[in-house]
Parts: sequence; structure tokens; C-alpha cells
Amino acid sequence: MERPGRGGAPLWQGEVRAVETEYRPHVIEPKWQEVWRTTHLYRVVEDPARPKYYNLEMFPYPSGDLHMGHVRNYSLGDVMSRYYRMRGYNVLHPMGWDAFGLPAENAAIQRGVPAAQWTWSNIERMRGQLQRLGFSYDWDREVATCAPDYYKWTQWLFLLLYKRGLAYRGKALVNWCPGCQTVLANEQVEGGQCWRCHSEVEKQEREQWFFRITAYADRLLEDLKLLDGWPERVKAMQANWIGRSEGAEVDFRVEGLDETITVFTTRPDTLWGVTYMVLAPEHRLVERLIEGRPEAETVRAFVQKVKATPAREREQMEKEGVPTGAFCINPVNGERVPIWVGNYVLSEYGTGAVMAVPAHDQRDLEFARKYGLPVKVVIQPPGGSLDEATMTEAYVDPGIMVHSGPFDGTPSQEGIQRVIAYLEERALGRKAVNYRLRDWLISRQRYWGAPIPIIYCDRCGMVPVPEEDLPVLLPASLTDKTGGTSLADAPDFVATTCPQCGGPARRETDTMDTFMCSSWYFLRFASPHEESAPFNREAVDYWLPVDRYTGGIEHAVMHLLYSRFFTKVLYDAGLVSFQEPFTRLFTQGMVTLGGAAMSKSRGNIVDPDEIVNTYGADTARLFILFAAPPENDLEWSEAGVEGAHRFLQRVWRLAAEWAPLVKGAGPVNPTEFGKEERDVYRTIHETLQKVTGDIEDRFSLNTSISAMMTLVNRLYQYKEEAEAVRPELAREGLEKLVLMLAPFAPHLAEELWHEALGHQESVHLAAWPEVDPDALQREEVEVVVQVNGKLRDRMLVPAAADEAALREQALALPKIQPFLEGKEVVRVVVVPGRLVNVVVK
RNA sequence: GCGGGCGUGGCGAAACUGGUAAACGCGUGGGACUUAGGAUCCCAUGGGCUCUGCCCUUGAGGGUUCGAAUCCCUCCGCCCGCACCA
Repeated sequence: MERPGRGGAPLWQGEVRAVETEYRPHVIEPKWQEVWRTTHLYRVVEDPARPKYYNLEMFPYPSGDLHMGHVRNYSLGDVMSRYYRMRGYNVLHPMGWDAFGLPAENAAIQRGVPAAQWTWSNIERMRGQLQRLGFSYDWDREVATCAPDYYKWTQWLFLLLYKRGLAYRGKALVNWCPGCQTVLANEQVEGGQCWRCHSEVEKQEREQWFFRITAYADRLLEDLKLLDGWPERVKAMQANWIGRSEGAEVDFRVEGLDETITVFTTRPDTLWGVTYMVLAPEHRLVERLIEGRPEAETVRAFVQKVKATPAREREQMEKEGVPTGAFCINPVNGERVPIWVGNYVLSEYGTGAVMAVPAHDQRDLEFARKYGLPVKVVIQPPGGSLDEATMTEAYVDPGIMVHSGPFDGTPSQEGIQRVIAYLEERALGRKAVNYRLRDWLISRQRYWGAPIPIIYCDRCGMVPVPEEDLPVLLPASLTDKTGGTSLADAPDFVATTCPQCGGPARRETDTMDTFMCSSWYFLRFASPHEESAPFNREAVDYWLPVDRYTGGIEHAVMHLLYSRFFTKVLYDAGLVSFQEPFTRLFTQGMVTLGGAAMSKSRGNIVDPDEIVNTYGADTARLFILFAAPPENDLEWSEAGVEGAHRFLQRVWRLAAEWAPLVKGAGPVNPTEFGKEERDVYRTIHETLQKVTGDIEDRFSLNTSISAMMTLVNRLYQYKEEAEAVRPELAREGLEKLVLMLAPFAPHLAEELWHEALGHQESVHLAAWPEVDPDALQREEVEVVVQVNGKLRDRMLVPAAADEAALREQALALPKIQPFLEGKEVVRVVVVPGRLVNVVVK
């Protein structure tokens, strides 16, 4: 492949000429974008000889317009891509489209155009916006999840999970979003509302497709420890979401019925203190327990009332319950335990039944007091003694077990394990681990998604679509059907033949959650055109895992958890050799206006196109990188944008003025430098050192830009004050500046690299400059002199001055004398090159 | 309640290993250039005072240290995630 730079053809064949005096981003930006595009400057191929760097940003949903959050996300990523490229890494920096999904489908229905057409035209538009911002993507690797050659492999991966027993169809109480007319995964419900349209989610019993992500709960939790490069916050959120808790399951036999109620508890040590049992209204045994009892009608009414309450309100409700009249038997002491139904017991968590120990659980205590249920203390605090009759605060801390049969006197923490062993020996219960994490519900009753590749045959039952028949293509459009939003409305799609018996059969009409499409796209980028597999193994072995992943915090649980799950499944299937997909994760802050996230509904949008039109892409990018540290929220400021623009103009003018001077200038020879020149030279290399460290070690891009501003200020000062500007030094300053600026303002840097500095190859393939350690040497340094830690004077001393000399000189300073008078010098702390602190009494 | 994080000028922020608090930018004030300036360049810009200089200042209070924005303790405030989780 013919590549420009590094021995390839020159990028730009123009004559070196005087640089225009005016900075005109509208001229230079499209010019270089065209050059970069036609020379495939950012195209990469696997090259085992070079270290790779896979730099990925979360791909966008093609909603139609790029917003400032995207600009920030991709500007941050682009700096790192360009930097590592200049550092000699083989950088994979791809872009694609998370293109299936509801908003596109809804928009398409509204406008009466096919969802595909709507999506592809959005992609067209947004690709143009990205290109106008000059991001260094290898566009040859572009993927869109709604393209058949992509979703074919999404379907293939579904079948992989199916074959591995990780995809199953089951009936469950699921989250139904009336706004989106589809079910949602637990992760996609936020505070009882749909994460996307904020409708109140309803609970419905439906048969759906699930992925058995719970089988990976422990590994997903455990392996968080491997993710040193992830923010604590995200790891905490995932750990929280998985919600592992250790304890025991205990079986309570129901009196008069051949049934047991199993409870999950984290406190088996309190088992002797159980005074009642509470079932969720949805518990399978409720109806059997009350059958024929006088309480039956009260209980049914209560259950109905609770079930009719939306989940969100249910959380706010006061704890209420009704007795069923039935009893069960505490397996450890044979006591009869009344069974209640309560509105606070969740059917989805644990076993949907809880044993109540009011003395040692606050919620149980309040419930017991409300209904006059007994309280029985079985853990005594050290030294203290609890009064069952009057206590209003449950004692939840460790203590000594009492009234607990064989365990009396046992410390409760030790008791937990011992009681579990006791239960297991007698087959009354067992050690158990419970998770908050639920299986991932991936069915969607909507058209615009990847069809689930399953066929239902009356004779053969459920049959997976054979691999060679993939992809199961979406029908072209549903928009001509009135109100039809699901594949169930497309008879031509539904009707098929059974792959096993050839008889008539029906296709599954659910499509897959779009999060499924985005759970593996980072693998596709390694070999986006691979036709025989979702990805090419060698390419994946070379590029993956992703070295750096940049995106918003909103995906902390959903996308990032699902992607980790997929990676582990693929690892277990022997298809990849790593267990975690993203080595380093960076979550950037929001872009705000008026203190709030930009959003159409709030009407506080700043349109990236307008900023590019007014100031150019380089200014837009520079502002967004400079205005705040990457992890902080960034408040948009037009004045700030102008400041960024002013800086670029300042760079431009300096280059324009110096261009004739530096044209034929040779390399610097610092031995010829005067004091001022040495100082300028040092500033250049100090800046280089700081910018390099800020990018690579700290990802502190705002301070790296401020360092470059300081350098530019220094060069202006030199230009104004020097009797004659030394051409080699001017060239050194300009050249290093342009190289450092290249990741931040790529167009301006490219233009100056060619036009002011006369280079032929792209600045973006140039090597990142090395710091000259000699340049950093100072002959003299300023040392601060303190008395008792208070700054009193400064002195200029030879850089090599030793402790004794510094001490002597400091003590002799006239400004220091008054502070020593009549005092005793107890100690002098000397930090060579920095400060002297005289301690007096 | 549990978990994660944050409090520094008028504003965004900087101070990386405990060593000159406020770099850089915005805003503001002043000056230069100019027919003009909303362009450009330069200077000033935390607060106070008895102003050659001194005192105060990093949410509040305390501690460790020669020295604390930075480390420790207590408290206050704010943000984010989860939350009747048994």
C-alpha cells in the first residue's frame, strides 16, 4: 500500500511560499481534510514490527446531528490517536454507527420513510460532520450495526450463546415500556422509568429471550479487580449493580401442606429469632396458603392492591402486610411461625420470601411493632442487654448468640458460618450467594433491530436458523403498515419453512436489544470486512484488547457490563484470548450550557456546525480541550471559544512573520546562544517536556494547552525584545510548537508544517520531538527564603549551589536580618534548588 | 442507608513527590497603535491595612510537620450511582 510520509510520496506538492498573514481555517481545513482523505493518511494495517495502540471512542447513535458531547468525546480520542501515531505506534482509530434502535424507528414512522433510509441519511450527515472536524479515523473500517453484513454476525453471536446454553426463552415478570412499546432490560430502567423515553415502566408477565449473564456474575465482579485502568466510580457502579451478597437459604416447612418456603438470609446467625415470615404478593404459594381460610379474601384484596400499584410508587409506600392465617415451622427450633404477605418483599430478589427477625433488623422491627408481632432477641451486644418489649432500634451489629439452642455463647460473626454448616448437615438449608443482577432481557417487540434467528416449527419446536442461512434479513420496510411496529405485522417475514423438517414454520418476530449490537463492535473493527466470521482471529489477536476507551459515564453499567460479558463468553468459546475488552477506560464529563446538559428539550443546544462555520474545527476542538480537565463537566462559553481562536491566530501570526526568517535556518547550536536565547531555548524544551508528560502520563490536556500558550507568549516576548531574532532559534521554537500542536489543532499544524516550515510530509506522521536534556539545564535558579515557613525573600543562586552555600547566603540576606534579631536560629531546612527555611525561636 | 467523588479568585481552572497558592485562559480596568476599533500589542487584576512593607486567604475546626490546597481526625455543604436487596 502506498503511504505518504516515512519514505512515501510527498503529501503536498506546493511551493514553499510566504504564509498568508490571515488565519483562514475555512480555506485550510477543507484543503487538508481532502489531502488526508485521498492519501488515506490514517489507514492502518497490522504490522507486527510496531507496537499497536487501539484507541476507541464510543460510537454514536445516528440521531441526525452531532452534538457537543460527541465533539468532546472524539476530540479527546483524536488527541491520543495523533499523539501515539507520532510516537511511532500503529494506531487503530476506527469509527462506526450504533444504528439500530427505537428513536430511528419512531422518527421514520413519523416521517413516513423507511427506518433504514432515515438511518443511512443520518449516518451520511453525521459522517460529514465528523470529517469536517478533522478526526483521524481510518474510514475504511467504518461499520454500521444495521448493515446486513454486520448484523449477520450479531445473529451468529446470538446462536453462539444459544448453543452454549446462555440464551433462553422464558416467562418472567418483565419491564414493559408503554412509550417504546417494548420490554426493557433491568439495566435500562432508571428509577422506574425507561432510560430512553422516561415513560413509567410497567411490570408484565411475558415470554421473552434472555441471556444468562447471571452465570457470569462472579467473574464480572471478580475481574473488576483486574481493571486498574478504569475509574473507581465505574467499577463501583458495576459492583453495586451486580450486588453480590453471601448468606444462606433456609427451608421452612409449611404446616399442613406438603410444601416448603425457602428464604434467603445474610444473617443465618439470627435464625432462632424469627417471629414471622413475609411473602411477596407474587409468591407462588400465596394462593395455596389462604385457600379455604377466613383470611383469604383480605389477602386477595391486599395482593390485588399491591400488584396494581406501579413499581415506582410501591417503593415509596409504607410497609404494610396481612396475615395469611397459615404457619410454617422454623427448622432449627420447631417453632410455629405465622406467614404474612407484605408489600415490601420483592418477588424478583432472593426467593421472594423473607424470614423476619425484628430484634435484629430495623425494617422487621417496625413491621412487628405496627402489627403487634413478637420480638425475640437472639444476639446480645457486648456488655449490654436488649429489652424486647421496649426496643425501638433493631440491634444489627455483631454480638453473642443467645436463645439459640446449641449456639448460645457463640460470637455472631462466627455463628454465621457455623449455622450454615449445621443447616447443611441436617439438610435444612445451604450456603447461598445471591445477586441483584438479573438475566439480560434481549427481546424487543420492535422492527428496527437485528432479528432473533430462531424458527418455530409445530413439529420440531424451536429451531435455530442454520449458520449458512444468516443473515435473517429485515423486511425492507414496515412504515406503510398502519401502526405496525413489530415484525409480527409482516406476514411475509413470519412465514417460513422449518430448517429441520422442511414443513411450514414461523419466524421469531422479536428483534435484539441494540446493546447486543454494541457489545462486540470493538471486535469487528479489527477486521471489518471479514466475510467468514464475526472477526478475523489474527487481526483480533493483534489489535485487541482496546488500549484506551473513551466515552460517557451513562454507559457505566449497561454497555460496559454487556461488553465485558460478551468478551468472557467469547473467551470461554476459545474465540478470543483475553477476558477483558477495555484495558483503560476514560469517562469524560458532560458539556453543559447554563449548568445543565445540552438537550433539545431544554433548548440549550450549541450546534457544532455553527462553531465550525464561525471559527473552524481547530478552534472548536482546542476550546473544548482547554476549557476544563477531560473528566470535569465543561460549561460552554462563547467567550472561551474566542479565546481559543485568539490563541490560534496568535500562533498563525507568529509563524507568518517568522516564515521568511526560518526558511533556510539550520539546526540550533546552543553554544552560540546568549542568555536570552538560552532562556528561550530552555522554555521550548520545558514546554515539550510538560506537554509530553501531560498527554501521556496524566491525560491533562487542558494544562498541556496552557503550557503551549505560555511558550507562545515567551516567543512573542523574544520577538519584541530581542535585538535580532536568531533564525535557528525561531525555527526551533516554531517547529516544536507546530509538532506539539498537531494533535490538538491538526489542520493549522499541518498548514504551518508545510507552508511556514517547508516540510513535505505530513506533520501527523512526523516523530514526536525529543526533549534536549541540555536545554533544561539552568545556570541560576531562584530559591525562596522563608522564616518559620513564611516567605520573606528570594535569591538568585547558581544551580549547583550546595546546602552550606545556600544556608550561608540566606542567613546573610538583608531582608532576613530583621526576622532573626533577638531570636535563636534553631534549625535551617535547605532544599537545594528550591528553598531555605530558617526556623527561629 | 450503602458505595464513589468533589469543595481553591468575579468565572473555567493550575499547583504532578508535602516546598513560592492562584500558572494558562475568560472577564474587568488602564495604556499603545489608529480616522475608527468590537482587530492587534503591552500593563494591571485574591482580600485587607497604618502600603519601602505587613497581615489574611484553598468549605469550617483541629492535628502531624521546619513547612499542608496536598497527609490524618471531626464537622458542614454539593454531585453521581444503587436503594424496602432480606
